[in-house]
Amino acid sequence: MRSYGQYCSVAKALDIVGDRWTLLIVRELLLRGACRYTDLKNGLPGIATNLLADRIRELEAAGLVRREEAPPPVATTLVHLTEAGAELEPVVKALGWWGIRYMAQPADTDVFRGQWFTYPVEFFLRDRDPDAPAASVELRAGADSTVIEVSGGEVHVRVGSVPRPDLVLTGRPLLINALVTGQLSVAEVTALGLEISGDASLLDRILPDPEDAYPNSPESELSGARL
Amino acid sequence: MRSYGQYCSVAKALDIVGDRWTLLIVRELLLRGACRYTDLKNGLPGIATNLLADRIRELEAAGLVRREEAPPPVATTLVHLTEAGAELEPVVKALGWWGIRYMAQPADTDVFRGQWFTYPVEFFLRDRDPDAPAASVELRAGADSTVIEVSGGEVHVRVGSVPRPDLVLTGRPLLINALVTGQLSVAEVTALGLEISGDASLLDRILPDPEDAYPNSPESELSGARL
DNA sequence: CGGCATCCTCTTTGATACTG
DNA sequence: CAGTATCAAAGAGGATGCCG
Repeated sequence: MRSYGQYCSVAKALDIVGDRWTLLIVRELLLRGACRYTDLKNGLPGIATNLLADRIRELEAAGLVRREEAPPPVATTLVHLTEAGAELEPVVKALGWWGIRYMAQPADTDVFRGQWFTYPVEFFLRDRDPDAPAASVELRAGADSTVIEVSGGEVHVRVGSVPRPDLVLTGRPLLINALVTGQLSVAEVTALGLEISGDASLLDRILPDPEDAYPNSPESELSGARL
Repeated sequence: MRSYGQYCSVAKALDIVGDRWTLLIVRELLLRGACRYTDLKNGLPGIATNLLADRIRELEAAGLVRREEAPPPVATTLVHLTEAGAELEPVVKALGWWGIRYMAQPADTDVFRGQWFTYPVEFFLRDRDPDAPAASVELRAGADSTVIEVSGGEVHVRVGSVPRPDLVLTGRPLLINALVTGQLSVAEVTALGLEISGDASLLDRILPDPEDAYPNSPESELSGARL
């Protein structure tokens, strides 16, 4: 990227990470940890392969990622964030928080990946019953599934699945997102087609209080979307 | 900007503000408040005029800024952030914080504007003596000057000057920045040519403790730069 | 001046095909 | 799996001109 040529730390930051796709690569590495080239490509639908290769090189040159040969059983090169790269998390989170307002109107051509539930879950879900037994929730949207582990007052997210989840939500990402962020109630998302199977009372434990819910977005806006 | 087409709030945010120059326009409006077209152009050295006009239009269409006819004596149209636009402040601040690491190695062609001292000052300076009388510090670097008002435990920054400042720092932006962020001591910046006139004891009141200082950047790195 | 619009050139991106 | 090669289209940068 051409430098802005300004002696300002915001401009300097954008000199490094302001290129198209760059912060999304960092997002993937933050959400998924070390990634193969192919993992990144899958997590960044729409990127041209040459551009991904370019960006990884640039990030490496800037000291934000490193490539390392993984030992067997992986036996391939993994890209992972350096400390400087990981320190971009507040930037990516701030963008993710600000962008929630746009999640109510997805484009019909938008694609989805399971790891993208991570920030909504981190931002909004809480374990309000720390003494209750550990529990797991599986989110199934599109081809991917995401696991939320609730235990001892903490909530953790990861991609993948779990043998016997206590609760499974299956359906459109938009509905899962609206439920997690508190924009729609359990009754509303159910009416709109979200399938809830298992221990639904777990939702009372983790869903945000009304005052912590994200404002805005009437049901009418949400029902027209494809996702 | 072409949409990333991803149902992820980070990607959605970058769909709106990920274009080149866009976040720097928001930075200027955050730092300076409502701006005329010319103010923005001056605060964004290097931007092409057509691009600035385009970006303002795009920001307006996205609902992040509004244009309003200012009453006399200004008598021109002012661009200011809407609430949604102002909510980008955490994003800009996170970038500004992350980018401080690059302030120790300015490019020889970098330009500077006084309002860009705002975030370093906000991040690092404190009023450690709230009961002391109000005081003002003027920073003079290049053509611009910036005022720091210290009073009642609070520190505020603005562009402009003040009739009789208690303390004036005059010299290279890099040295003022290094002093403010705690990367160099008063003795070091003085040796490197920063002029300090007035009540130097004010610095003890506002400069960060060593444990709050920004790490890194030996004096040797800083002395070679032009700015 | 302030606030743009136009024209032209150069760079970056996106889409696709191909390779070790 | 992990890229490179190619090429058309879009976007950015710079100069200049126009208008109240």
